[in-house]
Amino acid sequence: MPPVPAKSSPRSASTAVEDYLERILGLINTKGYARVVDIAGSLRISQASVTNMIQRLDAEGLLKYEKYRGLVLTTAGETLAKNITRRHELLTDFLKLLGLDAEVIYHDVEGMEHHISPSTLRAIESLTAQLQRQPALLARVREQVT
Amino acid sequence: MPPVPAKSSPRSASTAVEDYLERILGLINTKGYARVVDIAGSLRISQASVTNMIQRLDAEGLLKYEKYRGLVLTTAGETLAKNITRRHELLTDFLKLLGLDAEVIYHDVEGMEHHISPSTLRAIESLTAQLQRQPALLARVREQVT
DNA sequence: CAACACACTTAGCCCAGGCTAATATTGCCT
DNA sequence: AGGCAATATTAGCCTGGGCTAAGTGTGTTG
Ligand SMILES: [Mn+2]
Ligand SMILES: [Mn+2]
Ligand SMILES: [Mn+2]
Ligand SMILES: [Mn+2]
Repeated sequence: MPPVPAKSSPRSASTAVEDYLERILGLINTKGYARVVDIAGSLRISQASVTNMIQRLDAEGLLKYEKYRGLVLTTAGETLAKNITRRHELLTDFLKLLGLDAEVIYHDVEGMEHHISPSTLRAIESLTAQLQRQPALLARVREQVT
Repeated sequence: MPPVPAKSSPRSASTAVEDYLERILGLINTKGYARVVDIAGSLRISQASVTNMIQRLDAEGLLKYEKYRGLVLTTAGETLAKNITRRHELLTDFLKLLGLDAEVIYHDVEGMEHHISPSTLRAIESLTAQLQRQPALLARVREQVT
């Protein structure tokens, strides 16, 4: 058991930031916009906290915000948002294949998605594709799970 | 995209608590004991922070601590420690199968391990066993990854 | 048995990311 | 236009989990 590696550069975005961006993009894609009240309701966080975070994301250049008016993602913000969304979707597809319960999948994915490196993502992506051709193998897995 | 589910009961242990317990058990298993200075060095955290956390874990009944003397895990603490260790090992085995780099595996596992429900654990366990019988499939996955 | 190094604890601080209560702005409806 | 409900912001607070600096124990060794 080697020691934890020295922590490198502060890593891209915190899990909170990723969760906000993911929600904001989701809201924009389904309603056309993302207001403070929508984000708060959707994330089950107080409006005050959302306002706070939005101002931070604006300061960090991930979105453009005009007080009382609304927000749009910047290119940087949209890139991050699409990125976390991909991780979420891919993990969900993978766990669905294993026959897990939807609530369990959601819970686990919402946590795991923040810790998947690009190469791990590619590996699971590839594995998912391969597994789709293996119904017998999947059946055996699902049997164990239930 | 449904809203985040209402947060249920505060869930067992925080990721920090799990990481401490995992390390403590690891140290006990390899050196026979876990002192503040060992935990701090191994986790790359200051001794002061370790003392602090250890006192919390004592208060929560996860270990018994005597100031300046040492600590032992309680049954509850040992159970949690073995549990997180199992998740760590299983995830590591799984990702190894996919041909990922050891550092990447360590990094990702260290984060993901805190977000794996029991049923997801069983599913990945079963999948890992099945995949071991599928060298051709694994070869195709590894090809994509590298 | 004294002194010193090392281990440990305490005190006081910081930041992320939540919260509530109070206040401000908007926009719609009469 | 004026008023009201909904929305948003600000102020002030809290907890978890880090940190450093300063002080306290302990055990080895001359
Ligand atoms: Mn998430
Ligand atoms: Mn997600
Ligand atoms: Mn961990
Ligand atoms: Mn671990």
